[in-house]
Amino acid sequence: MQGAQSRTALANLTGLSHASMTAIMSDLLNQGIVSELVADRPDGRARGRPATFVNFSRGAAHAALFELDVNRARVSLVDYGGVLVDRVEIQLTPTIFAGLAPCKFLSERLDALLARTPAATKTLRRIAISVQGILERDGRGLRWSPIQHLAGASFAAELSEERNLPVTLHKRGRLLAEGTRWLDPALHEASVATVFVGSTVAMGVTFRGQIMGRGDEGATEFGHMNHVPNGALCRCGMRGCIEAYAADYAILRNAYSVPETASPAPAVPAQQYEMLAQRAETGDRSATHAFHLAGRAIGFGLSRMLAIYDPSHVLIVGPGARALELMRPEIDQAILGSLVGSINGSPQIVAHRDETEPIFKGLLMKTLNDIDLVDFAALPSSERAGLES
Amino acid sequence: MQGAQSRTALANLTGLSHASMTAIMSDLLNQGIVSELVADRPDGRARGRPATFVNFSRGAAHAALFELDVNRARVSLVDYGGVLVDRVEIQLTPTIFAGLAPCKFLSERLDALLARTPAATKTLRRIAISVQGILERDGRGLRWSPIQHLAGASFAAELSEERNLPVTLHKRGRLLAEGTRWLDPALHEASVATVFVGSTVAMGVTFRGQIMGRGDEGATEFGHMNHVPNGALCRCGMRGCIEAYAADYAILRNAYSVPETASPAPAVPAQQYEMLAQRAETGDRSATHAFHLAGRAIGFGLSRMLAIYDPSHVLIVGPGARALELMRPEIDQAILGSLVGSINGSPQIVAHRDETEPIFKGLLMKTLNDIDLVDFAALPSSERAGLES
DNA sequence: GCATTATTTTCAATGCTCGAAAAAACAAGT
DNA sequence: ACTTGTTTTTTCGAGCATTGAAAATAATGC
Repeated sequence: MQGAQSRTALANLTGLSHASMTAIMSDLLNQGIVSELVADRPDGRARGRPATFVNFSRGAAHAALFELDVNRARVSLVDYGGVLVDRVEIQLTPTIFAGLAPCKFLSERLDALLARTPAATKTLRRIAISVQGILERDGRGLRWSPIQHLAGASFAAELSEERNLPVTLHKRGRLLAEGTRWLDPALHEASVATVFVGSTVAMGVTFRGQIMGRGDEGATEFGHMNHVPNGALCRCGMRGCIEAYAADYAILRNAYSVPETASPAPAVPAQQYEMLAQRAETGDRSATHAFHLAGRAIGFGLSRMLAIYDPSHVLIVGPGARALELMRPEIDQAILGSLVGSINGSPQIVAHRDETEPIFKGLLMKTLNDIDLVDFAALPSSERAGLES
Repeated sequence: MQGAQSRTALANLTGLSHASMTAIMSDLLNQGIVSELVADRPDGRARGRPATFVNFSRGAAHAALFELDVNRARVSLVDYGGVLVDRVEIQLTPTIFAGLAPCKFLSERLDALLARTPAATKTLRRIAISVQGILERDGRGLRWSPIQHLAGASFAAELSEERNLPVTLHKRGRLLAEGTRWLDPALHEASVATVFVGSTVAMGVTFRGQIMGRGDEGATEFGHMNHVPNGALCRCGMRGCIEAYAADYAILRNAYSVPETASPAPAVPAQQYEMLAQRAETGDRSATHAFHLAGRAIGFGLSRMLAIYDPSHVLIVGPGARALELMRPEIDQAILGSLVGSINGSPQIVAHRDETEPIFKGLLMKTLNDIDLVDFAALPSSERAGLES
């Protein structure tokens, strides 16, 4: 659901009767979870009783959303209506968490935000953090992360203790899947594999609108699926991962014919990646070759995934989406060389430039949903039927 | 649920109250779907009112279950209680369906069974067929199959027309997953990857008790996941599939140093496979090597699957289960060489010798469930709550 | 002011589920 | 034979979400 809707529209949307909708909404109104507003009707129809829209009460709750990336952090304050209230963006250096406890870093940013919007302090209900890496089985800690000095520290638990608020950790790949689900209505109930290609390679998958993936994490380790046994050295320390051929550092390495066993660069500037893509587009042999190797790794990875899971859509997001056309021939070739690819054909693979939007949207929707299901869970279940979908 | 249960036991099992159970059961009794029988109490407790067990009425329906394999066909007549009434087994030659329409073959076997149990003719409600290969998206046809001359023929539709009964096609890998779920109570709600290794390589997966896999099929194409680009020739015509290294014909090919681009043998006798395993166990170098190559292929396949899906159990079934120990070192090595393997460790991989049992059990349970959900679906939904789990 | 139109609410009925109490069916002790 | 204890099963009244149909509401168009 997005934005304000009339009760009638909600009834059609959820399949419930008008009678039920009235009952549910009057409950939610009493609880202050939703509020009414007069509808302005932009459409021609002006006859009949005007609809009164209901929407989530923006002030009912707030959430702080952290997006931690290899070279960037972003903190957003959002309200229960899903509206972005305030946002701060910080460049990160690879060594930042060596000298600064992650919990402290997060706490200070949060204070800065709350200082600018004091009203949100009382209604702040949740803190959610997007991270890259492998989460603990219980989702409370981080086992491994490409963000240096971040894994191991139990910053989520510490922050939760300090603020006396629930703090949740989310794998970025999962949010990618959650976000694309919400951003494009056509994908909301589809089976989608969303592949991030950039500083890392990650994938989130949905099956008929449900987030899937390794266990509870709800994401895959696609970037660290083996591509070539004993192959190129990956940032994770293993060899032959897809990421070690398709991430920005791998393309850099291959474009300059650095041995593939050389240590990966800790971070690759965006303009350098862009320059390599341009060189490849203008025919530079070694740059082209690097992108071909990347396409081949992604293609075989997708082909292997297709043996297990059959998405209706494949989305490539992130900086690598810009270079999809450079990689596409190799991707297609790898997929068509497999049984399922040859029989069912290659799935539609489309690029979607901006990756920050789906990650933020995913984090937002997941967190609002958590507020509904966990924090407001005292209500009987039926009253939540209208909130979903 | 298995077999007869008292109402009290069912109430505990389903979480419903005794009152609801009485209401539901009296409905089902009236409809003739379940029947009562006096309980013999083998346990010590002899006090109190004796329980009257309820069970599915065996005579309420019958189903014919076909299991089609590369070299064998099996037809079973089962009743609504899940009891095997009659069974016929037929050896198949690779050319049988070249001269005989599959529909005719199935029809004649079914007539033979019904002639011996005429009472089942009236109550026969469903025909279900287990096949190997790739189904059409709608599940009504077969796009490709290792069983020669079977794909393409719309025998399921023809048989359905002829008998005026629903005929369903099931991918064998899916039934494998369904069957293991039912055979071991510990696996019923677990996340399991069941891998068949034998004349082909196939895999069915469950996630928390739900059958998963490529779309509706509910099975994977694990055997045709690429292992080595441009590698050994597979029966499917592609190159480098896992099956082309780990199926019986591949082991035969590698053990005798036949070039891996040589055409796969159409069928490998069981005793020849057994002999190769014995030779490997007694130290024969080329036989050992062949099983090592197979283990490596399966290991990398599992490692790649683990990047996407995270089962709590991995079961190896079929003839290849007998040779698991020959392959295990290579499997473990491949898994531990990946990021998830190194962090989470290798999942428990266990062998389960007999594969016919899970396939039959899966076909049986799926078909009985279809009878409940489709054929008996006129009943209000709540009456079916007790039948599940 | 009155007909028309669309949204929202009211109201009585339905259907599923439950807890508590009662009934049923048997074993064991007296 | 009768009572007591135990366990299963049924009955009964109540609760609750949901529904369809009808009524109420709030606008526009004439």
